[in-house]
Amino acid sequence: MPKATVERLPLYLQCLQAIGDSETTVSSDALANVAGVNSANVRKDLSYLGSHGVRGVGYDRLELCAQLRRALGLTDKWPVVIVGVGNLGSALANYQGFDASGFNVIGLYDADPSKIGARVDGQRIKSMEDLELDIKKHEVQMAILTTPAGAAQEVADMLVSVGILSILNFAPALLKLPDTVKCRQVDLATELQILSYYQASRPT
Amino acid sequence: MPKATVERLPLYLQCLQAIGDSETTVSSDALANVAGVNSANVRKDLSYLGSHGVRGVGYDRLELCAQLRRALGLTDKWPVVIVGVGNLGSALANYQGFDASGFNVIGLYDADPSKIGARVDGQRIKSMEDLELDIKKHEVQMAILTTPAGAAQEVADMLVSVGILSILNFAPALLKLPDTVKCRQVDLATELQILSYYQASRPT
DNA sequence: TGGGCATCGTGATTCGTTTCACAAGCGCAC
DNA sequence: GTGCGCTTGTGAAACGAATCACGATGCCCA
Repeated sequence: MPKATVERLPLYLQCLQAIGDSETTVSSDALANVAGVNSANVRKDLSYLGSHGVRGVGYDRLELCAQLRRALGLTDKWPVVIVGVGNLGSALANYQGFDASGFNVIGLYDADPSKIGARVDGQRIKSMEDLELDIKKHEVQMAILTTPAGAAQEVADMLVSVGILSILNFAPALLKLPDTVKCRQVDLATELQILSYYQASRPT
Repeated sequence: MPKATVERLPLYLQCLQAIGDSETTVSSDALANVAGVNSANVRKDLSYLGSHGVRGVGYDRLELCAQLRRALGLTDKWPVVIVGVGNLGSALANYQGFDASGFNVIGLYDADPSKIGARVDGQRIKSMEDLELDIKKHEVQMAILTTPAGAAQEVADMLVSVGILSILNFAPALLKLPDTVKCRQVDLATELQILSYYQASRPT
């Protein structure tokens, strides 16, 4: 499946949920409008799912949701860990959408001894030693990294060494990882700078 | 300038800062290695800056930084507002990198009266009325949206109506905006779901 | 039961981006 | 000075993705 398609599937899922119960069926055109893409593009994307829409009618909303979830590997909940419970880590820990999205935060971890034991959204912050043990015990494969930039590489190395295979990195640092590990980078400064470019190059 | 190039410029800037003072000059190859892209790609990207590297030597590190900043429109600091001071908004308000990246948070705003007046990272949380006034007064063009999903569209409409032209949206909601307004979406669930796809489709 | 309408699925085309490959240019050493 | 090694800048080729265009197909209603 093309990379570009994979990156749109979550969008479709979100759009379908936004459309809600009112419609039992959705056309590629309707979905395209909500998602802001071309309808042929939607159809091509969905065709990778082996999805069978009905000509003249569209796609069954619920079935399409199910197919998207299946394609994205969201049939079971993925256990994830959050490493680094600063402001951002706390914010993510409080995020209520994990469950609905197919994930389950099994623990929060921090290197700072003074934070350990504190509670965030009902979960007790645990130590880095616990992190290693928990990852192995629960066979966790996905981690969210919200440490300071300086600590990110070191923590990432440790995560990889105990079996983590996917990292969502919020630390403003470029991680050097083995290419068996998939990483996605979310960077506030980068996003703002991209906006800045378009802002600056507006025809005034 | 190609979209793909624009989205890499901040990355180069970050890499150059990571390389630090040790080197006065950088080759496209060195930069490519750190950034994780092809060196021909780096050269082509930089050629859009009208940059003049020196054959046999490379690019002057500081000059290249300056050129990148100029191209990205980071010569002056952009004033930005943060709207919605929940966990995520607070986290962003505490982010120390704004200054270095070329931005200046001029205010934090929330619709919840009980939050108004509280301080986050030294800034007083202000009301939505103040938000409108401040945007007009300081001619703010960029906003960071960290409200709950339900309020995002309404707030965005207001922002647009008072002159905001770029929105960085962290709310898990798809904004309907006039196409004069540039928006970038950052969505935790989406990112995790993309990772989930690759995780699920690994050859076990 | 048949005709018309709506919509899908997909080959062909276009577009944008990445990569390759190499000539041109600069600097250093001898 | 002259030659050699390194690195840029860029045309050409390869690749991947978006869009177009249309045949195929199912549904609804007369």
